[in-house]
Amino acid sequence: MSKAAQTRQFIIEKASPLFNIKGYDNTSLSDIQEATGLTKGAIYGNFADKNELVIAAFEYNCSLLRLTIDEAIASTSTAKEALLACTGFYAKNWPTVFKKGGCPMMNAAVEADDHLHFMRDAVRSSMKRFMKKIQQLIEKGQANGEFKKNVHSAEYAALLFSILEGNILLAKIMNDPKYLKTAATRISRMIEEELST
Amino acid sequence: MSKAAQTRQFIIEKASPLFNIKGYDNTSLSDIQEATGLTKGAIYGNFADKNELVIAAFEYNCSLLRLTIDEAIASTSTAKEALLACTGFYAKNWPTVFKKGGCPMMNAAVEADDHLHFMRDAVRSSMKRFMKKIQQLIEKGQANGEFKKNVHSAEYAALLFSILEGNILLAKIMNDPKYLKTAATRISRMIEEELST
DNA sequence: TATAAAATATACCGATCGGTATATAATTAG
DNA sequence: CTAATTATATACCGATCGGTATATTTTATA
Repeated sequence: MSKAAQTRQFIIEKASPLFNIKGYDNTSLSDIQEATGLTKGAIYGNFADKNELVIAAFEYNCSLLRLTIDEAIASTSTAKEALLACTGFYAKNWPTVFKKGGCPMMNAAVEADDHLHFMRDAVRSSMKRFMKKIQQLIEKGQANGEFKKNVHSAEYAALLFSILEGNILLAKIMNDPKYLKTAATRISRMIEEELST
Repeated sequence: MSKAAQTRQFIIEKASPLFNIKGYDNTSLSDIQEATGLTKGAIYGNFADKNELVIAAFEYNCSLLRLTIDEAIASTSTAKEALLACTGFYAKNWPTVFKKGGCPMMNAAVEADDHLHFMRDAVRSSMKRFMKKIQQLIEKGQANGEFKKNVHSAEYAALLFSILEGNILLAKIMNDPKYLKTAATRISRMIEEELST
């Protein structure tokens, strides 16, 4: 990796938590200078403008989330366990996630809708990818006989995702993880009663 | 109402949709000047600072929402109908709500968590008030025998609220109301299978 | 090790932000 | 109708924003 590529990655890694905590718009170039110890020269030498860095940081935040969830899934054997690991991730890791600013997709979605329209597509893609992962876990269970086959996997994945996101919103603003426990309990129940054969 | 009080109200009414659509931080004083046709003199003569206007506008946005939902509830007779009217509001009025920037509580919550910390308490209060309304509808049904008494009304209200919010998030960023239909269907089912006697 | 090239730092730019002091206009009270 | 008061407009302020041109340093090459 070239020096520039290293610096680029370094900037992304230092800036991405800032963006998720303070907001993408509200995080300024000077914030990033402070967090990286670099100057504008280094930043603008590696990114055309702030928007490019915003997108890169958002993608990085999402990739970190995926990585952690994939790890949790990897240590499961059944589709049901995998689905629970995926949907229970936030409840289980709340203190960490909370400190890091919550769900990057939700945070970015609100800003993208408000005024950072250039990142809309990126947010949509990440959300779709996340839901697709849930969907595939459902379909895996349907294929191996764990889950009922009459459930619309994509629709059901979206439903689970939205329950998760809604409770993250509540848990974060109220600073109370009890909402995530409610979500986890609800999703467990849905898997048990509606999905499992 | 004095002239100043009229102007104050006028500013709130003109600024509040801007705040909900563009974001509270991203909406500038000059945006508000343009929307009201007034100058800074009139604005700062009626509000100590932008934060005070932000709070007032947020409260106004929430009060408008409550008003519309209360109307929908008023034309129902049973607790079940009222609950459906309340939770189905977004699905039913999506085009309007979407054009007005979506759910004011969610929008404000993300900004309050990010950097507009001064509006956190206001957002929390509004959310609690909204959930309380749902809770009371559940309790009304429990009192008159429509609903089972073994359901924890407050917890269940929070769950319904979070399902709603999660799907609003999805519907808005994806620009697709199908998610709200899913939410409405799901909530109907929950009322039917878990609440109704 | 000298030199070309790449990477980073520095100093600056115009635009816009929220906010304020003051002048002007509109309203109200005597 | 006039004077006092209230309400609004105007002109300005310092701070900060994202961004850029250029100088300097670091890195890689010969």
